[in-house]
Amino acid sequence: MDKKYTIKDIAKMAGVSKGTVDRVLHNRGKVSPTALEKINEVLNVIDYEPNLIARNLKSTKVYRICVLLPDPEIDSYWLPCVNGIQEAITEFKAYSVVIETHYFNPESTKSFLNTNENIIKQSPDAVLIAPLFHKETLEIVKQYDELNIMVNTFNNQIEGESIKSFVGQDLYKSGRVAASLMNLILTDGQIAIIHIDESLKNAVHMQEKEKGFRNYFDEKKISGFSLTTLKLKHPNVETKFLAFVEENPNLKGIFITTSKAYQIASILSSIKTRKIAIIGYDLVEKNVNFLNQGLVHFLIHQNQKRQAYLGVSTLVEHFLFRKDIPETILLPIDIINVENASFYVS
Amino acid sequence: MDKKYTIKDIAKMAGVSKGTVDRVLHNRGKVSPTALEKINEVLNVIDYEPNLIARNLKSTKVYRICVLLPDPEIDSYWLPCVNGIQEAITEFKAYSVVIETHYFNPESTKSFLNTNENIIKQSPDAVLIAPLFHKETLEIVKQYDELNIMVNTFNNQIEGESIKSFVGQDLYKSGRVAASLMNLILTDGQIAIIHIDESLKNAVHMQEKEKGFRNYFDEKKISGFSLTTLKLKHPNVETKFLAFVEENPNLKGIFITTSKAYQIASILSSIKTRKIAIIGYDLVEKNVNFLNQGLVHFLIHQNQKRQAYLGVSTLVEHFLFRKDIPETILLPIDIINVENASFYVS
DNA sequence: TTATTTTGTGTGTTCGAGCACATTTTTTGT
DNA sequence: ACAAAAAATGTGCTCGAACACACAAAATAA
Repeated sequence: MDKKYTIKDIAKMAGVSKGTVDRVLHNRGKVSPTALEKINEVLNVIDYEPNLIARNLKSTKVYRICVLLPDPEIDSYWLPCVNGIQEAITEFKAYSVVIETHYFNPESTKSFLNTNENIIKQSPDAVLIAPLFHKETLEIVKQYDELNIMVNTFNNQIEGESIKSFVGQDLYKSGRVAASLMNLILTDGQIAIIHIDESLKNAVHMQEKEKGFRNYFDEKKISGFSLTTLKLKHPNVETKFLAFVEENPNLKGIFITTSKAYQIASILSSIKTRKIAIIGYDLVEKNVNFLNQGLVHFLIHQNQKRQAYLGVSTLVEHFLFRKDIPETILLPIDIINVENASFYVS
Repeated sequence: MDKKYTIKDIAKMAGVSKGTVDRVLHNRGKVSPTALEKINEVLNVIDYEPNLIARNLKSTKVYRICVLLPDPEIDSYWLPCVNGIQEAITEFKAYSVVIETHYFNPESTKSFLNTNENIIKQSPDAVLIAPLFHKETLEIVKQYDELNIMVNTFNNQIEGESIKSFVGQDLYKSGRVAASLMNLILTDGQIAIIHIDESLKNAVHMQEKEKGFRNYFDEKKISGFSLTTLKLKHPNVETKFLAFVEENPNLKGIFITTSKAYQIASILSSIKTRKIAIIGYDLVEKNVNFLNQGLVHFLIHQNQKRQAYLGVSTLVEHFLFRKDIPETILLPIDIINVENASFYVS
């Protein structure tokens, strides 16, 4: 039978007191060889699993976890993360965990560093960081390491041996997925890879996607396509893009590496004469609207909500239930079109 | 501050004993209006959340949950479910829950009923059923209702007011998703909708998918396509299918409504002269192999593992944490091609 | 041999909710 | 007015792990 054994059971079986069993289990010394052997004998026979409930009941320690991400009011890309964090808060509200969210300005490394200082003042047990700035992240992680504060990262992967865990997506592969879909929609023609981002802070982010996208076409040796990269920045997006479309009459497809596909779709909707396929990222409302209108063909779902949720929950479960924190959690690259979109928006 | 209040705290604040507070919280009567008001006043001010850990520690009741599904040795479609159930067992092994799996022969209604009898003998607190047989399911659910045993269903949706909760996918919509992908691969020609199933027990299942698939083409008024339905049964699959391909030179695409796409792909791989697109269901190993070879274009992921996991975990969380059981959980219809498949196979 | 560490072992309390039971207060009946 | 019943309230124990502390049994020193 799958009876649950308690420390008391073990003590009785070994003919010692529960205190001695406890000392053996946590090897905090002061146990005679005789007692040790007797207890180990019992432990070898039965399958002891400590009751996590009782363990957590006793400990009065309140674990504090801080999440650091860009202010969703500045970049709405991060809005789903807030929901994911909220979900984790709700799930663990019954336990002695406090989860705090801190925002920084994604345009400012200074804001990033300042917010980190504030977090350190809270002396949390762990932090979950969206590491937008490479160099600054490595610096700050070193600080956390020295203070013995556990660090988890999400959204974009930062190289560095001090970074021990990450939740996110394989961006290179997501570029390849986009390419495979584009190759299905089109048979030939010019394809533009467009990076739209006011702050080019997540350049690596977008480059990885482009690499994957280009690599797919290179590897397959598919002829008939020509790929062009286009970088658009805030005030001139429309004028520059319209000029580009004008200059390239053979443009048949567009791959947008950020969540701003709706900007391009909106501009294109005014040019009824051209039929251009669009593939973008993220199920933000405006993107889904254009998906429903048929102007955007596919969206790749980055599932930020789940990223944030998993980032927090792995930390919480580490403290509460002593679970290991996985080195990398790669979320699937969800392919979204107008038919299945409704199941992903939450 | 976000201090966690205990019953004792409330008692002190309201000037009563913890017993009285307990009676108010669980409204088990015998409380004077005066005390009730005092306690409610306190409860309105503070935000009391009972400590689930302490609650579960006390209760010695062991909840028993039985899962009923077809024997995966007979139909390997169900293998991922076993993993999903195993995942739930691991997650909840620290709690006083026992999760038992029972198999039935999917070809035999008698086996289905017999296994249910066995489950009833175990007098579980809840069951999760894969309700393959419509009529028999309704009967058995009535029995469970009378015995006050909670019932949850997964995989295929059964109509009936006694069925209170379901975890699965919208099959009609998944047919539409398949159609939209087919419409992307092909521009015209004949498309076959193939049902392969030794036992035609899940006919409704497959019909829903076909309906969705056909509806997509009907609704869009796309000309140039002709749809044909083909039913193939075990010993004659190859001969009948080959004859069909022979007779229909314009056949360009095949939609297989079961997880047996690999059977068709395998037969087609011998006919090198014909280029026919295949869309099927489920990430079984053989299907993924043909996906990698480029013979299968898309697979729709039904995510049986997660279906089973969620089916069990909602029940467990209902008992342990008093969470509500959602009426229907519709999992997203994941679109899989060769580029993103690796992220979904577990 | 007796005093004094050192080492080993057992006992008892804590955590918070839940519930049985004891005790007090109020109400009802005569 | 007083007993008896009913209602209201408080007390105390339980669950299992963790750990402090008390105590006992050897080991060493004087």
